[in-house]
Amino acid sequence: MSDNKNFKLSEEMCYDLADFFKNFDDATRIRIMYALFQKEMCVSELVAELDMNQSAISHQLRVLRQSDLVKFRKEGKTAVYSLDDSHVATLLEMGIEHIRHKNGYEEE
Amino acid sequence: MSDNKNFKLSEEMCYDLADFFKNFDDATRIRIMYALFQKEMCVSELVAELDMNQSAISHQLRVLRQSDLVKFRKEGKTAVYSLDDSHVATLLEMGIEHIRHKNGYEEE
DNA sequence: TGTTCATATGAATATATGTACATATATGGA
DNA sequence: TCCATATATGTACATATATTCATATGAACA
Repeated sequence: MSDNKNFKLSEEMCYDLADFFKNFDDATRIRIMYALFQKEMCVSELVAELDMNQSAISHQLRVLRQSDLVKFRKEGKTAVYSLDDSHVATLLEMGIEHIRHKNGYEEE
Repeated sequence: MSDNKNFKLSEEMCYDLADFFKNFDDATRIRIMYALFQKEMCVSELVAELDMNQSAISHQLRVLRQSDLVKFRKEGKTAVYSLDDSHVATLLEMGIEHIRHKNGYEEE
């Protein structure tokens, strides 16, 4: 697209794009994706890592699943989640890059 | 970050990241950014292009301005807006790439 | 100065959504 | 079978937010 300013972006596609980016508009979901970027984790590990209600985590995992951003496999009673999109890290990076300049995180 | 899984993402930073991505979670804002990606436009041009209420456009432009995603200059009575972030196009591209596979836009 | 045009903004409203609580489902073991 | 553990899900509620309407601001010009 950066090579082709005539690329057509339909209105329907804009709604789908917005839905996709909704996955990243919440700090909890970002923390989940970041945690899974480090290593795959089961739900209770995420609950401990983020120090949040198990129900809240499960609800957010469902959101991410429905957008195919995370996948999981069952291992006995536990569900092991991992990232399911190679772009996630790059997207987060670009966001970080942007707010670096704006919010001043360079000093750390 | 994709090279360094030990990169530390603080909780505060996650909130800032979420705030940044909120800019992309709405179809109107995506349409505005996409329009400005083609060429700079004044508010009334955007109103015509998106066929939306002038107030709605102005409100969304303010949101995008506050995140430094668009900039504008005054020319007499009109305000000419343009993109103010080199990552916008790439971010949209990656979103498109993702939903291409998921929602099936490849046939166009 | 008064009028028109372009844009911005405050308030109100409707809708979307994140979280907690309660409960359901499913697996493994005694 | 009974119980404990892990996870999922329906509901309710509080909060966030996109849009519209009304109005304000400010520039150009008669």
